[in-house]
Amino acid sequence: MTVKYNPFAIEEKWQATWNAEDTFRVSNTSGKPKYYVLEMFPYPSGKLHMGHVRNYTIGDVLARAKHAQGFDVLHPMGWDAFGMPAENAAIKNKVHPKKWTYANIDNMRADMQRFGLSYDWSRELATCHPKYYGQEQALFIDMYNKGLIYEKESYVNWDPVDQTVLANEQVIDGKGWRSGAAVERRSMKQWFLKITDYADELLDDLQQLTDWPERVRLMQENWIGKSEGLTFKFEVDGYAGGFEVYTTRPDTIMGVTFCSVAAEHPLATFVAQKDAKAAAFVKECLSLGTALEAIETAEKKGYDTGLKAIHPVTGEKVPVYIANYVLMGYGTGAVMAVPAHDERDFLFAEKYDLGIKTVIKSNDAPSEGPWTGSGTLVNSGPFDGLDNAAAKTRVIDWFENKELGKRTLNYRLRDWGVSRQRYWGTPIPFITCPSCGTVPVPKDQLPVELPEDVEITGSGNPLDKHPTWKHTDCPSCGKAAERVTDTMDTFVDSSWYFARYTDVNATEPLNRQAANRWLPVDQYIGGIEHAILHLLYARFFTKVLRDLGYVSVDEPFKALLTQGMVINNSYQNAAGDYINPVDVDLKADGTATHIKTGEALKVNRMEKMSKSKNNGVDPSILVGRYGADTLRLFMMFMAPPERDLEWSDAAVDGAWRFIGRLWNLVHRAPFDITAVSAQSIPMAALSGEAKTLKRTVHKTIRKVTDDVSRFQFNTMIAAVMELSNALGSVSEDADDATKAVYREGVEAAIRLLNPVIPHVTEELWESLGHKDRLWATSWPTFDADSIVDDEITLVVQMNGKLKTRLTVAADISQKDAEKLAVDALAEQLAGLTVRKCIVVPGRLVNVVAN
RNA sequence: GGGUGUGUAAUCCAAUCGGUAGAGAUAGAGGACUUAAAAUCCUUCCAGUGUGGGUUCGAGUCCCACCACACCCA
Repeated sequence: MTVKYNPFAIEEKWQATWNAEDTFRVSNTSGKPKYYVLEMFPYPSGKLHMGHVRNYTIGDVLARAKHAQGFDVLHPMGWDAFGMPAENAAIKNKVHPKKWTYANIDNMRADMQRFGLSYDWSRELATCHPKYYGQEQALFIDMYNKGLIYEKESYVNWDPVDQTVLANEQVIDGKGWRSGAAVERRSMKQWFLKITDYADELLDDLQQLTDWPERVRLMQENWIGKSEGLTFKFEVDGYAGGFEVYTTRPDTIMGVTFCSVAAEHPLATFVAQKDAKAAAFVKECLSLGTALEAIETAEKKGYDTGLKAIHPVTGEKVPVYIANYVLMGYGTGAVMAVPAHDERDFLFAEKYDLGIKTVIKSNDAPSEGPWTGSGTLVNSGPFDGLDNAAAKTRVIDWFENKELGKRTLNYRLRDWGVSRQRYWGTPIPFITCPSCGTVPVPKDQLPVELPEDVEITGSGNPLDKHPTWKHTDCPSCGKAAERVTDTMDTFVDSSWYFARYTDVNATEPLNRQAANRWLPVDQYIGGIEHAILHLLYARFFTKVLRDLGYVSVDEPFKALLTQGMVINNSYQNAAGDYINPVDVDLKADGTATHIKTGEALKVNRMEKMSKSKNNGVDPSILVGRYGADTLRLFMMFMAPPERDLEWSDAAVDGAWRFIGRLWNLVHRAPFDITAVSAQSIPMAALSGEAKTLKRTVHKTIRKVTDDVSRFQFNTMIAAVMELSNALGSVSEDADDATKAVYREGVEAAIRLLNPVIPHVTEELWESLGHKDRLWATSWPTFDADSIVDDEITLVVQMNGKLKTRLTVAADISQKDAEKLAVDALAEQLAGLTVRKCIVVPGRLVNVVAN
């Protein structure tokens, strides 16, 4: 038997078999315990990249291992298929978003299938399919009926040339990405989801998520940003009604030297009506767009309105500015400014030469600049001498007693604006009627389907421009009415897909029975970049689904694994062009040349594989060269899942070589392995080489089982490599017992690695003469008898320093161990007094002497 | 500026409860096989754990400070 390892034939054979035998289909009814493994579904960009492969391989190893361990495993895959790239492709290449998207899905599905991923493809879903988004619309109406959805005027980036709303990432340097026209902030009616109703629960339930990375929970906590503060009013001379402010630093109230309002604030509008300069400044602020990043990095600017606000405690009059850094959407759109104790206020005050009044004194405070730390109140009239933490409460109490203000819980989290003025998304299922107002589309008329005959030009809203689509009749009065032409944020689509997998054909949003059988997801796996928005929205939707009676769980994802990035060097030629790693010859000394031209290349540091750096390695090229198993093994072996993975061609070769060695353990065994009995021989009947080998086999099973449960796939593979090295030293003249243990060991290695390299292990299993499928066999177990050592190495230390090692019986008593150690150190202990001996059973003796 | 994480051999990584610093791999060196090379196999080399303190019989592991890098927030 000297068949050569040919991954391509083997992988094709088993993928076809799994397909034909419908191996990975899982039913919704079974007596076995359930386990739901989910990898974040991809946007169908058309090509699988290395990051995807890593993500899906981690999930697949887990899914296959859990299946072997006796679980009914739900392991689905689908497509986050709505979104801008399809429309951009339509503009650029005149291809319909639907056609483009489905072609991409077909490509990527084929790519995935070449990796042998154990998905139940009967549960595949695409968010752009009416079967999916129709149910999303039904859910949307449910939420509306529960009072969780409302319409509100809100600001958007408006491109005046293309007459279209732009996403923040489409605004480049304040200009539209396509037209180049200066973008304006414009108010429009938008749809919002009341996620803030769930802010407290979203915050509190983070406590339950003990199997989530701490940093993700922290990020969510900060994002929700719950704070306690004070809301109060400034009266203004010559402006009726004054304005409200919210502050988290009521302790600095006496340090207020001016106030600032947002450009959209009514006070700003009021001033701008009579003051042309103010109007111009407001316009300038609005031209910043809505991107937070742009607002925060822009130079802080203000305009003195000439109005004076009256300090509620001192009665002092302070100037009121319109400022570009105050946001209408946060708090009340107006802030009190305390330059002595706030970074931004300080810069602003310096620029416009405004007063700075220190009210908190600390020994640590620097002599220059604002002090934002803790300290004692000074110059604060009735509050002087208080510690600033205590002062917060006292100031709030003071305001409440005088009925001048109130204690307010504030959240950084805002309601979720879901309106998008574009084509390729889920249509918001509402109708606007001149007499009835906004009315939901009756559920029996769902889905509200996207029209196919649209022209995507990048100008205007395609649904709004469509000649007939929006014209319909009002479901309540029957008169002519118009459909809402907004579509939903694609984050809505990905906020409940994990629940839909449990029954993709349900005629309601969810099949309650199926959803409750499978949810929550036991292990969710994806990139850290979704740590905030996607995961928060999915948690929000789960709570809403619960309150609508669809599911009974509070949280969607029991455990979360955030995998690291796949990183690689990038290479540049003298002209500065990035050269793809496939065209680079990287030498052992770290220098690189272009394979075709021989030109020397600059080697840049390791960073995330990306289009812009052209440092991505195309997985399909690698599969074509080595097969899927090698690539899977490499990815699992090179780094633990949560760490970044450095690409290395040499290490891919190493993975290939190991599979070759494993192959040879069967096909070039020192004797005919198929002639050896597969019967396991008890430890007591073994001696010498066979006994030692059997111990290694069973210790490996124990270690691998433990490593898999900890997601330590790299050390799990190392353990099997160690076993394989041990098996490799068995010679052809071994006795029968050793031969039998050899076979036992080879089978263990194959079975333990099956989740990682499923094709080749299934093939080897068959080569060994097994008629069943390795997929259908259960996970190997170790027997306790077989891992007991006869002898151990006892480390002897003197005063904590290693002196010698002794080989002793494994069951040596503490007393005997101590005695042996002291005897072994006799020479060195001469003239010293032994103070004490510390014995760690089975490991070491430390003799303390002086 | 704040928070989180990482830092161990030439390189990627192990060391699970504070107890022998090395499991595994890559690269290098030497050898076997070969006319030769590739492939394969065997042997071998390589660190006191970012820096400085502390706790302890004993610290890669715990504590404090600092440095570098990464990510998140501002």
